[in-house]
Amino acid sequence: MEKEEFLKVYRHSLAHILAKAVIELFGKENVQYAIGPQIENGLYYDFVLPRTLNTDDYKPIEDKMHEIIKRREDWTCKEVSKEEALEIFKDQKFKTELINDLPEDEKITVYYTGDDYVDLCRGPHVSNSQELMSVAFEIRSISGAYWRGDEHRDQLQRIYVTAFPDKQQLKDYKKLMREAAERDHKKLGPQQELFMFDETAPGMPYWLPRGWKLFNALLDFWRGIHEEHGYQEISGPVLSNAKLWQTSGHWGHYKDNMFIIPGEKEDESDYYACKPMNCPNAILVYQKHLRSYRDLPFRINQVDVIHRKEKSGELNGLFRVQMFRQDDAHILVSEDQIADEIKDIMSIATEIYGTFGLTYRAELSTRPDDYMGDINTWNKAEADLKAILNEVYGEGNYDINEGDGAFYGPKIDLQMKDALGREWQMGTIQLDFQLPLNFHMKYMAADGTVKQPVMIHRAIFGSMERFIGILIENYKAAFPFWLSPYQVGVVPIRTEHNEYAKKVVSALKDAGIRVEVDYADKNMNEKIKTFKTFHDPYIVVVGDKEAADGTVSITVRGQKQQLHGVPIAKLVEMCVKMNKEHSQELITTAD
RNA sequence: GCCGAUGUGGCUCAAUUGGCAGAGCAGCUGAUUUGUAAUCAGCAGGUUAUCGGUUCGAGUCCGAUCAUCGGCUCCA
Repeated sequence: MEKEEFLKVYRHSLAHILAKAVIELFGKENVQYAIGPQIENGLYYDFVLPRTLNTDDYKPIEDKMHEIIKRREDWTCKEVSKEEALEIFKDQKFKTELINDLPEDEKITVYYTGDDYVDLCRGPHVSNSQELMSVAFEIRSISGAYWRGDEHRDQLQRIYVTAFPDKQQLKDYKKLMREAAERDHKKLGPQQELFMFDETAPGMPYWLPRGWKLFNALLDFWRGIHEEHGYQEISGPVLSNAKLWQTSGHWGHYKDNMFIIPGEKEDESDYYACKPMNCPNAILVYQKHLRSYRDLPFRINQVDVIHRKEKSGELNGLFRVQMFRQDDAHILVSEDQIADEIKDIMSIATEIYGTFGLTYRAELSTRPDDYMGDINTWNKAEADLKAILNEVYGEGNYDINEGDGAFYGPKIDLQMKDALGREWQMGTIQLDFQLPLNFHMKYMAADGTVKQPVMIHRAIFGSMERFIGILIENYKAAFPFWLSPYQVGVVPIRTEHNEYAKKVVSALKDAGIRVEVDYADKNMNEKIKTFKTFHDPYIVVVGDKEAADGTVSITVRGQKQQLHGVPIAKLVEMCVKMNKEHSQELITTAD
């Protein structure tokens, strides 16, 4: 059996053991058991129970599971008719619903573990509980979940179990989780003085001086690339009258997610709302003039603050906020320009992600049932996108989510993998046939007719905030030189070296290097310690020797050995080089 | 919004069955003048998230609210 297959079988089998344990602990008549699939790193099972579970329940359930496994019961699979299945699960509402939803011709199988526990299941499973003896598992958490993921249906209690083939692998996994917790941007961000939150503005980050330096370094990089690709940056109002959102359709479809400010009049026509998206700004700028086919592709980028009201409980550090900046762009193209434009966006994405050493995967989402517009336009657009994806990544090297596109057009999402192998949805490229229609956008075609452009919405980072959150975790707050809030920390050994230190600082500043210095009358070790806790890539120490021969001593982050006797000009040269090349690695020699 | 948990100086954490809110780091003041991760001494800092209740007495018990965390749903 393949390793993956094996994992599937025993994790899924363990889910049955979990259900059996819960049933034995609470009594069969008191438990409604729903579904229990295997997931990455383990499994879960959903229940309705007579009381709420808490952490004190972990141990008894785990013990019971071990006890059941030790019984070495046989697992038997039985094919049954629909009637038989309904009879077996007559007291189980979720199982009954599942059975009733099965297609008429579907083979129904049930699995018995011992004589008393039976579950509706396709299998496959172990043939005897004995096979699970060496499996290492533990309850990870208990949380709420909805039956079939629908918030209007039964609320269930979900028990998550982490499970691996042996103790060592479980241990390794837990170590990885601990490491992930250490990298948590919610902890590192405030600690490193990058950002903070205040309860008066939930989900709306304050960027602190250090964080804002990083933010701007990232933005400068992004702006440089977009300028080369022919984008023009704009900025628009945060607040606009409801009228704008009525035209765009947001008032109808997105109102619940908007922060709305009532006007003096009761009338909705006097209402204003914070923008949840930038698209209307770009559209109004486009419409300022009558556009010609010669203006296309018309590329507008902007990083304005946008606000989206989220339900409480959905916020999560920088990953899910209520105020953020998308690295947004809107491009108006003619239909025959779509393919080339998407390819250009892909090349931007590759360039940007590559700078961070991040690999990514593309996902195409196609026409949903409630699509709008002309089906021929849809078909052509989807065919175009597929052709591009085939060309760029090769057939089969990207995923397709059928019917998952927006109602206004198909989209490509870009998923990134970070240092710990976790995936994040970041970039998105969406075709939009709807907004140009709502706003009556047009351009003069070469043949003298008036045509409607297609709109492309796209973002590479997704949101600056979320992306920086990922960067913090990816780099554990020890950023590449070009991104570091402060790039060089200067330490004069004694106050009498402050004069010389000033020379070093101004040489670096003149070259555009972000430098901090501690002139205070205190132990040099304290100064070094502070800069080290902030992960400054270079710490430069100057004392008698350096002042005498016009050099510095550099401590490179992560290196034990210092670089002594480096001329100031050489230090500047090294720093400038790393900035210019956006290098991932620090230069560790002055040769 | 739903299920569960958490909330004590700027930070990390103490405070026995309900019985005087403490410490380290950071900060400030002074001394020390230092060659690669914490020099020494002193001082100051809290309406225990907020509001209400029980009690002779609440950080501790009860209720509500707010915020945060782990999930569900949603999403960049």
